[in-house]
Amino acid sequence: MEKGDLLKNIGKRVQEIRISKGYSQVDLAGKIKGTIDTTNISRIESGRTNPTIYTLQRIAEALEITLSQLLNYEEPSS
Amino acid sequence: MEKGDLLKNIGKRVQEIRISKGYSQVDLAGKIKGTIDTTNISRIESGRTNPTIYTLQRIAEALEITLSQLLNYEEPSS
DNA sequence: TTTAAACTTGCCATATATGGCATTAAACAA
DNA sequence: TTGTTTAATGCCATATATGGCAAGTTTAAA
Repeated sequence: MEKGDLLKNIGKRVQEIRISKGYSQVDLAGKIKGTIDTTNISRIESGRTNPTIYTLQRIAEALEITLSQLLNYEEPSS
Repeated sequence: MEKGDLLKNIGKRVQEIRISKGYSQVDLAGKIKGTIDTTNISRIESGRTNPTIYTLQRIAEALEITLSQLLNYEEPSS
């Protein structure tokens, strides 16, 4: 898969799950361990940055799913 | 999960799968789309770096598994 | 032992992820 | 309308991921 498509897919998935849980980007940032800027969440959701695995892991944790589930956008989720 | 543990777990998983397929680090680097240095593969396998998702996706592709499968180290793989 | 392959690690340069702030815009409510 | 919330984006500074090379180490085979 192309890099751009990968990043867009992941971004969409983060946004979908965040919204399904009723969180704003500010809410999500507040739930994340350590510090994360809403600017960065916005960049990730729009596929404009290539996040590190640790950043994605903290996002997954805040969304109460596993990293594997967060990245499981290509196949049925179970 | 702590950052250090996360990176070590992912590194071990990459190494396990790479070895199970009979690849050396040089072999793996050669199978990866674009360029990746064996130095970087070594750093990832030992948990000394915090790789970007695109780097991990290219590694997963070269290992013929999905990203989700690569990061699915906490649960049974299928 | 010697030799070679495989891997690690230290260093440097470059690219970029991230934090942080300000601005802009859109959506929505009062 | 005005004010608030939400999100996107441009900019800057810092931290670090990555590529690349060299040197060192480990492993294994001859």
